[in-house]
Amino acid sequence: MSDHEQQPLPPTSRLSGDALPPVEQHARQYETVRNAHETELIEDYVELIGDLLRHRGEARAADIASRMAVSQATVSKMIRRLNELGLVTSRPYRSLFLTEAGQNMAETSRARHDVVLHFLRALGVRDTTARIDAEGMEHHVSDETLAIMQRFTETHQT
Amino acid sequence: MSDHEQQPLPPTSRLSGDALPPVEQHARQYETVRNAHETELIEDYVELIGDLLRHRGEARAADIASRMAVSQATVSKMIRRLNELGLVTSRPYRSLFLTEAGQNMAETSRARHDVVLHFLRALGVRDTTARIDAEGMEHHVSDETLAIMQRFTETHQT
DNA sequence: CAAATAGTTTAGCCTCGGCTAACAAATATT
DNA sequence: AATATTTGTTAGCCGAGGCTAAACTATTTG
Repeated sequence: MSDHEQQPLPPTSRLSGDALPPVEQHARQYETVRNAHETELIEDYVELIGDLLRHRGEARAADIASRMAVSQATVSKMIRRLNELGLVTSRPYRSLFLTEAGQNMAETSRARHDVVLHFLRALGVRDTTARIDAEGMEHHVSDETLAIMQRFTETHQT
Repeated sequence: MSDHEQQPLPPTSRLSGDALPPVEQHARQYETVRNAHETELIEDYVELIGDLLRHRGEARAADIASRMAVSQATVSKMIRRLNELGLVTSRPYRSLFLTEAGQNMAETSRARHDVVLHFLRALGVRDTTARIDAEGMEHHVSDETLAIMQRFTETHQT
C-alpha cells in the first residue's frame, strides 16, 4: 500500500452549516423520519379513499390505481393490508368503505394536507407546485409546525 | 346477501377540502413523491458523510450507524451501494470519502437542508422540532418553494 | 507482544411495495 | 344471450432497506 493515502482533513474550517447535533438527538431525527415513512403510504391510500368517497361517492380499486399511477395488482394487495389493519372494508367488485378508524385517519390526513397546501399557497407558491410539495411534506410536519402554518395562513389571507 | 348493503353516498356535500385534481396531475403528484423516496435515503447518507467529514475530519461506518440509529451491517451494505453509484470511495477499515459527485450531492443536500431549517426557525418553530421536521421535509421541497423559503428567511431575520 | 476490545464485513433472513401475467367475475355492448 | 370489456384477484418475481449472527481485521491495553 502507498504511503500517500488520502488523509482525513483536520476538524476543519466550517464554511457553512450548523454543528452536528449530539448523537442521540441526531439518531432520534432519523428514527422519526423512518417511522413517518412506514405510515406514509398507508395514510396516502386512506386519504385518497376518503377523498374519492367524498367527491365521487365511491372508491374503486381502479380509480386508486390510476390516480396513484400504480398497477391494480399493487392496489389489490394494499387493500388487503388496509383490511388487516382495520382501516377499510371491502367486497370484491364493490366500492371500498372506511371503517371508523379509517375515517379518523382520513380526516386527520386530509386536515394536515389542507393546512400544508394552503400554507404553501399563502407563502406564494404556485398551485401546481404547492400540490406536489404538500403531498410529500404532509407526513413530515410536526403538530407544532402545523399549528404555526395554520396561524400564518390565517393572517396572510389573499 | 342482504339487500341493505352499505351504499355509496351521492357526490355529496363538500364539507372541507378542495376538488380532486384531474387524474393525470394527481398521478404525477404521487409519482414525484415516490421518486423522492428513492433518492432520499441515499442523499441522507451522503449528506451525513459530508457533515462528518467537515466537522470531524473523518467518516467511519460506526459513526454513521450510531447517528442514524441503524445497525453497522446496514451501513456496510449501504456503503457498497454508494460505492456502486460512484458517490463514495471506501477502503476497508478506513474513513470514507466522497467522490466529486458525492461532494456535489452532499453540498446540494446540505444547502437544501439549511434553507428549510432556517426557514422553520424564522417561522417560529422551536429548534428541536425544526431539526426533525427539516430532516423529513427537505427531500420534498421543490426548488420553487425553496427559493421562496429562502427569501422569507432573509426578510424575517430575528 | 498477546489478549481483549472495537470496527467492519459477509451471509442469510424478513417485510414492503412495486411489477407482470394469468385468470375470474361483473358489467356493457351488440 | 353471447361476446367483449372492464374490474379485481392471485401467484410469483424483484430490489430496497432493515435485522442478527458469525467471521475477520485493526487497535488498544495489560
